[in-house]
Amino acid sequence: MENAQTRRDEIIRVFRERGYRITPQRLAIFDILAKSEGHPSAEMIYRQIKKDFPVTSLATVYKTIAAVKELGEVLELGFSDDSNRYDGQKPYPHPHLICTKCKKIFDPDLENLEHLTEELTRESGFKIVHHRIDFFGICPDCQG
Amino acid sequence: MENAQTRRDEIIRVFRERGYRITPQRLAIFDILAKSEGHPSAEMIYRQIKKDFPVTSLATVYKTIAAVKELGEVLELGFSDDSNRYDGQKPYPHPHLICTKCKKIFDPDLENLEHLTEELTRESGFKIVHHRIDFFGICPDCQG
DNA sequence: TTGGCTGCAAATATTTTGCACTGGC
DNA sequence: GCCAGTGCAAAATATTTGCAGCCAA
Repeated sequence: MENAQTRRDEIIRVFRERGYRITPQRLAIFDILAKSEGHPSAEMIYRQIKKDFPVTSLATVYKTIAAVKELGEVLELGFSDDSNRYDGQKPYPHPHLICTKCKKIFDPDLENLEHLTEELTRESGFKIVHHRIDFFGICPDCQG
Repeated sequence: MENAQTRRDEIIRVFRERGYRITPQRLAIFDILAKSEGHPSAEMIYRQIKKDFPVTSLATVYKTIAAVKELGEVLELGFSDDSNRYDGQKPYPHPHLICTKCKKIFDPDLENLEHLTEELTRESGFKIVHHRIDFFGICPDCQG
């Protein structure tokens, strides 16, 4: 969590660079995205922000996320049967480990992923641009 | 494609086994799912079926897909920003290779996937149940 | 000062559901 | 003949958009 502050500042920097305005609502969203504890959904970000800014709209949350996404500073994890989740701490593609019981999303380190991508490029002839890798299961805490 | 017939018969068998009725609409949907050429969406299946059964509803397509899914005979690939795609030929989780240009979806064979899952189970303590692995890129045909 | 940002409400898109009628078994 | 399956339309869900007023730069 020590780089949450750094991430927030980086997002602010990129926004300024593009001439986008910094508003209190946006700052609040940046804060949450920089931490991305548990990989929040737009709705979760909205509820979190309402604590400090009672008058805020979900539309603004979505619009801000869209802007952050456009600048490549957040990774969107879309789920067809649920709301999208966001990761503003590691805004680049990486594997996720999702507990289907408590809904928490974890970031495992997988050394073998590189081999997999290599194998794929070699055998398919595709020019791989990005990926989406999710493993679903029960986390240690929920196995009791 | 030689096992499309076999897949269709298997789906019919499972439906009968569960006491589900076999209707012309369902047979038409089974046919398309058994082939799953290009991994069709509900809408694509619907349009395909309309050729032979002009009076058919999209709701029936969705309801039938739901039933096939419930019986574990089709894999649903949900995309948050697009319609779901289906694979009734290989109804179990497997990696996909998606061309972002022509939208075709391929099924690569990846030997290293097993190692990845092992590594993950070992290091996370999760009980992995299923996965969703998509690689996005440009296919050989679209690279010209 | 001013045009981008906000909040509200309405629109969109995909999938699901309620219900009366129909047809598979 | 019975009741699951069908088609239609309306509902549900998540996200996007139009617009009038506001405020960051």
